[in-house]
Amino acid sequence: MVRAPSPHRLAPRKQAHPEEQARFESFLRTRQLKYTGERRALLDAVFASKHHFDADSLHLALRQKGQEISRATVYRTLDLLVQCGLVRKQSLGDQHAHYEAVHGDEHHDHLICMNCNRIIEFYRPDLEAMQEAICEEFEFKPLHHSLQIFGLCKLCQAKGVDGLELATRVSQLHA
Amino acid sequence: MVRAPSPHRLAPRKQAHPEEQARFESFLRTRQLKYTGERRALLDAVFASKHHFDADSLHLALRQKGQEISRATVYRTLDLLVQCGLVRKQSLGDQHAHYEAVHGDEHHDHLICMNCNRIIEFYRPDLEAMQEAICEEFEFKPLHHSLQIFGLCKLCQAKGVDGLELATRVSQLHA
DNA sequence: GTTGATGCAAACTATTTGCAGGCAG
DNA sequence: CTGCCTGCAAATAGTTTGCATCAAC
Repeated sequence: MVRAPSPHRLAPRKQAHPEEQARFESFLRTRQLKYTGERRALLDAVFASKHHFDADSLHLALRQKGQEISRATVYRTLDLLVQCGLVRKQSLGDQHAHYEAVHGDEHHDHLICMNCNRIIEFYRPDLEAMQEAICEEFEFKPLHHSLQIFGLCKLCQAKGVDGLELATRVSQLHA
Repeated sequence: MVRAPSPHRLAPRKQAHPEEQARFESFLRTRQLKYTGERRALLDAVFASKHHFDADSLHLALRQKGQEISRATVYRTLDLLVQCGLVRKQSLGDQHAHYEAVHGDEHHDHLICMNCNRIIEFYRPDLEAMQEAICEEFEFKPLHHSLQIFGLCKLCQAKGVDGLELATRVSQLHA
């Protein structure tokens, strides 16, 4: 099934994600947990995927790479990765959780197209600052936040998708 | 149980929520749906509750008022109210949906205390404006949005609740 | 009278958990 | 070896749905 890898090419960082792996290992060690093959595979798969994913598609992706890992373990490991701060868990209007790998300290919010389901990520320091200001005003100590804007992306507007038609679905959103 | 109402005082809008009721009725009529006793009771209960609630507590509240309405009907009717725009459905970090009555066109965002679960609502036009600006930049047509800031409220900070202790739970958030 | 609504229980989806055997440290 | 880990299947939680009966128009 798999083409034999060219032995001539330099192995481009064979160790999939060394930094994340190190962080996960140390996280596990401090809790006397074990770095098993399944956990390694999960970590790799998570950091291989560029954007949002859900538990099921991750499970499927692993299976397609020949990694047989049970759903239960997928959930359990995702949980560890979340606790460890390597993964973020979010609700994006669906009835199931979405996850995304955290690269560095980067944070972003989402524009979600209600027609094609495309998710556009953005980060605006001034928006973050304004949120900080609001929290100060309420003497509220923020630890985390989540902003999602639902609507129509440029392409879907061009396609002439009817905003009103979607208006009904807007209110149905579970977010 | 109920004190006899003073007959001298002007009946302060006896019809629980006339505007909302009218809107719901017309919504139903245009779809050839029926305005049943259950739907009326649900509508009343929803607009009686000041803030956020979930399907189950609504069901319970009705039951305690002597209204026996099945869970299925609660869900079905909430759905109608949402479609009709009288109720908003949201995910506030829990695994179940939250709902809130929509009063007029008012919109607000949430500060959610991770210790006592208190929900503080706020509305900031400048924040909304900034979001609009971001959407324009991406040529994205916003139809709806949701901002939740998780953290510690003033009181819980004073109580000396440990932010770090919560840091773990932060990442667990399903939002 | 029609047609849609309700309650019940069963079905479903996403996720969690108990347990017996397996593997990392 | 010891204790954590895994897969499995059963358990949960929240929500949805099929169906026979009932009520609104």
